[in-house]
Amino acid sequence: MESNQPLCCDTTEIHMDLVEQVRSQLPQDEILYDLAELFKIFGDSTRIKILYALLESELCVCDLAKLMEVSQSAVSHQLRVLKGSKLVKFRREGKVLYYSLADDHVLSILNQGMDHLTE
Amino acid sequence: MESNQPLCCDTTEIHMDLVEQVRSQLPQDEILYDLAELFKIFGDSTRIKILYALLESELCVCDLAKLMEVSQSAVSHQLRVLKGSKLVKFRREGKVLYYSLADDHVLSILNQGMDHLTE
DNA sequence: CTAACATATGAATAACTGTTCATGTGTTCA
DNA sequence: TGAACACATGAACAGTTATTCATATGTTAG
Repeated sequence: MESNQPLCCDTTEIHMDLVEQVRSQLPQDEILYDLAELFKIFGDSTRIKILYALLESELCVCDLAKLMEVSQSAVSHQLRVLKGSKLVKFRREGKVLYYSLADDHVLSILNQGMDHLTE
Repeated sequence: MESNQPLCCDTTEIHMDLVEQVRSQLPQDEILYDLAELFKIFGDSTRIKILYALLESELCVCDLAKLMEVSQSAVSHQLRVLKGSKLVKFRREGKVLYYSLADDHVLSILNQGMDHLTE
């Protein structure tokens, strides 16, 4: 039994040159990490719904809360995340904060995702 | 003190008509949920890295493990997820499974994300 | 058939994430 | 100045997720 545990491809080193070549083409780890962080934002249905709503119109926090039937606090927490990634912006009018999409990359990203689903 | 806790916009109902109109434009909840699930896949740096690697070349599991310096098991688990979302496919050659991207939506989605980061 | 090996997978654990609850902040109006 | 309100935020809790470890599966060579 005495397993000397061949971790993976220990003997053959199947495609070591290819591995090196591909490695040299990869974006830096930090960039990949940031990219994952960005997609993580889209990976929550509450946030997706907020984004789709803002695609239609600028809305205030309580509009969003009503629209989505979740608490004001939950919406506010998520808007904070979206703000942090520069996906939404807001303007103040008295007590009310009106949120809107920061740019139209949001739409592009959402559309690409939809394309993959509906084919 | 006796808070009757005005949940949110209780009195004014600021933009109730607008809320209804926006609601009617939103995709179905189930679609939004599926879309979030898809983006969740992209929201992990291990999986992002796998996808970028496969963008360069078809690779076997242990190539990927070496390339990314993670365990074979971790790669295998993630490939399972990617397979489940039809983002990668594979072909068998003897004992070795070669993975590749399922289609070029993957590239489109990654590129849109990159665009948002690098502007 | 059996040993070797590439890969898959189930269980367990640690880290992370989203919501709720309670409360704080900033603005308006009287 | 103080009450009312829209919104933000910190702490806590529950649910989710990625990795590791151990082991199982499926294929090849002898």
